[in-house]
Amino acid sequence: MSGPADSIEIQNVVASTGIGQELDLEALADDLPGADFNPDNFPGLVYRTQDPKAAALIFRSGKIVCTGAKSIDDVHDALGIIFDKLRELQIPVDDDPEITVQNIVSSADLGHNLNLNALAIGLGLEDVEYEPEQFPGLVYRMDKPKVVILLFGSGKIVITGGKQTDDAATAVEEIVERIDALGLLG
Amino acid sequence: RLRKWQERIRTKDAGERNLQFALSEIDRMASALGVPRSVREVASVIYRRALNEDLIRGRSIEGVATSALYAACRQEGIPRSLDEVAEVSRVPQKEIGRTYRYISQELGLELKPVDPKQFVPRFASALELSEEVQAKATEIIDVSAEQGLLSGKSPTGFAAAAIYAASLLCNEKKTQREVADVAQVTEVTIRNRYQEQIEAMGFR
DNA sequence: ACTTTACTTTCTAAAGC
DNA sequence: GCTTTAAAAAGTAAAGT
Repeated sequence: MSGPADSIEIQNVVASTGIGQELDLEALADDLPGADFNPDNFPGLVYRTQDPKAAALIFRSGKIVCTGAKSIDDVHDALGIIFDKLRELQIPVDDDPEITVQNIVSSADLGHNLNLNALAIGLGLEDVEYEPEQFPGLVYRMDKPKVVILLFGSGKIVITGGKQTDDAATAVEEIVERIDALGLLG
Repeated sequence: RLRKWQERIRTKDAGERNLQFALSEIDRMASALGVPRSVREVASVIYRRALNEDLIRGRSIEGVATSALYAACRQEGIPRSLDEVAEVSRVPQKEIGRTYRYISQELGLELKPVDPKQFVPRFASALELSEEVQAKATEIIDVSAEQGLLSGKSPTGFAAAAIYAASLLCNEKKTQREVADVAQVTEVTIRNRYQEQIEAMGFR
């Protein structure tokens, strides 16, 4: 039984954490090979890990944003690598910094083409943004779970804004139900 | 007392001047776009509503005025593309689109997606094409939209391709470049939409 | 005409203007 | 509001071969 729920793939996880220690980013930029730091453009230092592939924004306050990871485990692994690197540089890092998942971006396939014009009216113009002159996807804001879904003519969708692992699955279940109720699911 | 009173007059005057500026800008842009007076009036109403609902805070007067005009054109069924509106505005296209989405949402305009057919009369007459070509282009749009080809596609590109196809079918051929110029899309887009539409019509 | 690169949209945290 | 980072979707566009 392969349905839309089985096609869900996490594409990006954004998380935040902090080492509980102020940082000298100028010095860190010199000591961390591959670090990008342009304080004129952005206050954060950018550091990328290769395995798992992720990008971290490190701030003077010691707070860190990790993005680009493909799973929550990868977020922990990537941040673990960064914590170790900082410790190697004699920077005190909290023992087990709390890591908060802020956003999960997933993709899925409904398995049928969608008539976005009909869907815009059916789902309710007040909850929908569909401006094909600007972007080919229909933007649907869902309250429960609180996520934003981008729907495309191909039936492929993107779910973003979720913080729980199962938000995407719940959202897919819900959107399929609503589209089906409108008789717009192939 | 007197100071507070003068301040009130000053803000009232400033607000009045801003409103007059916005309305004159709507008028200027509407003229440049060649839209009828009724559309300018609808745009003015939308702008005043945005003003009353305090939607202008944090946004430029010109941006809201331009978006109000863009929305009014759509509401009156004679849409202009964001490209066309941006050409007569001093506000960048990206900001017009963003502001339009915001005021549209806040005022509950609930405008339906732009119908490509609404561009046909204007584009076709700019190309001096006959009523027959216009009717054919309209038919092509209806048939291909019915088959689900419209989802996600730009309305101007969709209309341009249908007009190009219709001009060929009616022996009043216009080049892809000529159609692309009036619709402000690229030849590549016309080519891509044209192929799909011809197939949907059962030609080929 | 073909490919490659890049920009449009959504989300989210971070510090500061 | 902006700045930066990542990722997917599909359309559009421009540059280079």
